[in-house]
Amino acid sequence: MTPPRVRFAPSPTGYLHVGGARTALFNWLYARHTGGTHVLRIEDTDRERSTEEHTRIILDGLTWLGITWDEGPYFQGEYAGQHQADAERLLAEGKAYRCFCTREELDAQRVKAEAAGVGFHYDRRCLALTPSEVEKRVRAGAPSTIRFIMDDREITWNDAVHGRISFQGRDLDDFVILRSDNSAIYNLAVVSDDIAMRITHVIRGDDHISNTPKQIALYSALGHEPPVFAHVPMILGADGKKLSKRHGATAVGDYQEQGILPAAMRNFLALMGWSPGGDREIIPEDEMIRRFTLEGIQKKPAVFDTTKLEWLNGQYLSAVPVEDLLEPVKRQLSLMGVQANGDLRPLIDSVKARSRTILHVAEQVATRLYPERSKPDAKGQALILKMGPAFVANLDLASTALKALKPNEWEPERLLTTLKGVAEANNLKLGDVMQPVRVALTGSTVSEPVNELLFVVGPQSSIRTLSEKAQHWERDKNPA
RNA sequence: GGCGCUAUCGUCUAGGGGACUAGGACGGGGCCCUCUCAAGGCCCAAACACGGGUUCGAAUCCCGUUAGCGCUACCA
Repeated sequence: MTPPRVRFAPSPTGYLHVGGARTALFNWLYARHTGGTHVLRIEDTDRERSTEEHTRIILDGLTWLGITWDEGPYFQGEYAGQHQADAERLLAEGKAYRCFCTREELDAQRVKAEAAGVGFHYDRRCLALTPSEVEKRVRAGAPSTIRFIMDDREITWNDAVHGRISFQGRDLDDFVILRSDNSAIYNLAVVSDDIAMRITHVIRGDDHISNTPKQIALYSALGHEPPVFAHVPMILGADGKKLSKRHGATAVGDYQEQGILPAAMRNFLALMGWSPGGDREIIPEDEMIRRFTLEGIQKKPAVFDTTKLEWLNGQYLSAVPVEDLLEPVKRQLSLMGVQANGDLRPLIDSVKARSRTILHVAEQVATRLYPERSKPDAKGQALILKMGPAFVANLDLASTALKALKPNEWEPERLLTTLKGVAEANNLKLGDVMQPVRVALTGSTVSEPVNELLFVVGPQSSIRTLSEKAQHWERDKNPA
């Protein structure tokens, strides 16, 4: 069997939607699993809405996700000649006809049909035109479209995800294939291109199911075997409606900005509507490729759950080597306007286990870089109030003990014993010493273990910040 | 309205006629660990839409109902 050829065919009329990204992912996975070819085709036939900017964003998004293509990007606009030739061939062979009905006439019929509560069907009035009449109108310069003749036969196919699907030809319209400006309508363009590109498997969204019988009819009229179709289910918002702008972030770029790792996004997207079977959740790329099949694709739509995405991202964050996080964190810091000199790796390492996104990591790194800038958050303030004078007193005790440490003694083990010593000597619970230090340094009641925190912040910065804050809070009796 | 697709915990899903007392994961609740929070470990609550068949036996197969979604353009 020859290796499959699949394609991802976005239209550059908007950003790379997560649904589109998942379709691309499935195409890519299928190509890699089977040793086939992944073709990228930009469907830019809608001149009104297509932009180069959108094309670039889509390409960037795919690249970010690690989805590659072996051929293309092709631009559908470049194949207009072939589309037109195919339409005219169908016309010449009597499988299509010229239609002179204007948009206004058609709209009027449609409105009338809807008012009557019946589905609109083109009434084929132009099919009745004699060849000489057609000739006459064309010569007179009357604009016309080309309509494809749908016959009444049943059209069925064996969908790779849904199984057998069938439509009755009589329920389908004689649809337009070529506009009056000689540009192709989507259904013709797709079929024409898929034939030209020798596509064997069409993996695309569920919303194309109703286009499929038309396309199969076109394949047959053009004398080609249709490809295998695999219609993957939609992605929905939390309210069960098709995922859209009002659900919040829907573009892949949004998640990149929110600090999601591409590997996590890819893993999450793969699990939306596909399952390898069994209990696997975190699936490395090579395993994903090895286990991917069209049969494993779910029939029902999936709700996009950002909470689970963030959990997954957190898992990747803890597993990924610090080196891989260095660049994204630096990028984020500069976006935040935070100067970051020196080796960030120890900081990232000490903070990443507690983070769900790169954004969290960067924020915490910034705090450790400049602890003096931190302000107590709500829980930090609550702690200050609760402890009262003990807060500053304990801070002083810790501060004094830490100052006595020699520079070479500033390491996690020694820091821990020092603080434990402070607690014991003053008959305090360890937490009563640790928490004020933590809040002074980070503003938060949550962080890595305090001895590690002190270690990564370093002696000068720690001690300076501790005494500054102690003084500040001493003077200002109501710091919260 | 017509046509089509779909239906397992709140969410993502496992399940392919007996292995189902329906499994896992997120989220929720509890406990352990602990200087805090994550992580990790243990435990709890939580689902086969409904009605008919077929069968000795149905979450699994068939039919219907209901609900949701999609399409119904000289958009893609």
